[in-house]
Parts: sequence; C-alpha cells; structure tokens
Amino acid sequence: MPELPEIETIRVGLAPYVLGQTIAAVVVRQKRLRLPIMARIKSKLVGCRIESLSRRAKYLLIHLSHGTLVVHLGMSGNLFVLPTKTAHDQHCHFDVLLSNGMTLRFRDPRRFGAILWTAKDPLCLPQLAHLGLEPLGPELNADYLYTMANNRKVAVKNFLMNASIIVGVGNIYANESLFRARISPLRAAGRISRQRYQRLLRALRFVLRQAIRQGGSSVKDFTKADGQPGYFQLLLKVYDREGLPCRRCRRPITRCIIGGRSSFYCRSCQV
DNA sequence: CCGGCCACCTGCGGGC
DNA sequence: TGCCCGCAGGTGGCCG
Repeated sequence: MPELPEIETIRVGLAPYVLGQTIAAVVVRQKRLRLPIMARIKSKLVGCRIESLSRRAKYLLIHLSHGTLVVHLGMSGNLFVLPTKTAHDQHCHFDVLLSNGMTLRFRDPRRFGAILWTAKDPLCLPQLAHLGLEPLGPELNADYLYTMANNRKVAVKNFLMNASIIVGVGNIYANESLFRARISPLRAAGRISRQRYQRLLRALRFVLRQAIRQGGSSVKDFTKADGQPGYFQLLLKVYDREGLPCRRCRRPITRCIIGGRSSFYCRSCQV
C-alpha cells in the first residue's frame, strides 16, 4: 500500500485528530512485526502529549513530549483514527488511546511494518540514519542522480527504488515516473544522460505531488485516516495495466520482472 | 562496493 | 465448490 504519497496523506489526515492529545493507554495485541515492538513500550508512551507529525522516507514520525514513535507500514499496514472501543480484528496489532476518546490504530495483515520508539533523535535510528535524499526536498537535483548513477549497471527502476540514493519511491511510482519521463525501466542507470535525469526527476516530482494532491493511491485497499479511499489509482498510466493500451500510443503495456518486482512500461514510448 | 536473490507474512483471485 | 499457485504497495540480510 504505502509509498511516500500515502504516508504523507496519512500524516496530514491524522494531524487534526491527534495533535495536542495526551496518550491515555496503549494496547499491544501482536508485538511480532518485522521488527518486534519493544518491551514495555506502554510505559514510554502513556502520559505523553503528541506534539507534531513528520515524515522521513516512508516512516511516519510521531513526536511526543518525551521521545518519538516511529511507524513504518510495510506492504499492508495502515493507520486510522477511530472512536475508542471500535471493534478490532486479528490484524489490529497496536492501539494508542487518546484523551479525546479516539484511538490511533495500526492494522497490518502481513506484519511487514514496524513500530519503534526512541528517546533520542529519531533520524539517528539505524533504520533512518543512512537514507538517501527526499525526492521533494531541496537538496536533490539531476546532477546528484547522474553522479550517483555513474558506472552503475543496475536497471534505472531499481536505482530509483534504492533508498540509500533517494527515498519514498516504491514500485508504483517508479513505474509511473519512468513512463512519464519516457525512459525504459530496464535501461542501465549509468547509461542515462544528465538531461534525461532532469526529465526523470521532474516526472517523479510531478507524479508524487499529484498523488499527494489526490490523497494517495492504492491498488486495493488504501484508505485515508478518515476512511475515505485515495483516488490516485484512477490516474495510473502503466502500473497493473499489462496488455491494456498505452494512454499515449495505444500499444499494449508490457509487464516484466525487474529486481524481482513486477514492472510495467510501454515498449514504444519508453526507451 | 555492487547487484542478485531470498525471506519475512497473510490474503486474494484465477485456473483447474 | 474447493484447492493450489502465483502474486501483492517494502526492507534488509546474505552471498558471490
């Protein structure tokens, strides 16, 4: 489900319900996520106030009056705000009960997500410390991509999804931005000109901003904090469109596996 | 250092 | 109807 636009949508959607609230209680039903929820996390959280929400890569950072709760949604995770006492199922692993009678709930069927807590700078956590640049941040430019790609033989799609280079780009938006930039996902990262990286960066930023504006994407089940579905899926040009006509040239969209992940592109438009 | 492969886990849809 | 297989938005460890 979640790439950068979905996390950003969740961050903005949760804010009005959780900011300024005090944590009254915490329920851990399943601590075995991709990384286990730390023992006695309740004692770290109860009594704290939620000060602000931010995002780094695909991690949501919940800044507390003492410490930071760091949430990653993996492949199937979601966060909702619901009235406390709302029924839960077997995938609702973690609840934060707030002083306003609402509960912040983490649900994740596949349990590839993670919930971390730190008293220190969360950007110093091992999971966050070595991440690449934010795609919408000011430090990133085409020269950076061109330089980092130098001599790399890996497919540009994998390069785009490499979080030590640039963060937040998952399978959907890698495919979509390469289509928009008219670059083949199979092309070696080191065989792309500076000018085409400029084009790719513009396409990536356009696609991400558009998805954020539309309230996030999802193939199946993405819903925003208020339970409304995201609508970006209506705008997908290539992802999950194998055999369907290219929106630009009408030839069928090709699917192939790159780096173990399904990839979609137009063999005519993308070179 | 780089790149390819695999594991982690559950659910769903398609084919037989 | 029901079973089995392949596949799914991410990350990171291991190995050559």
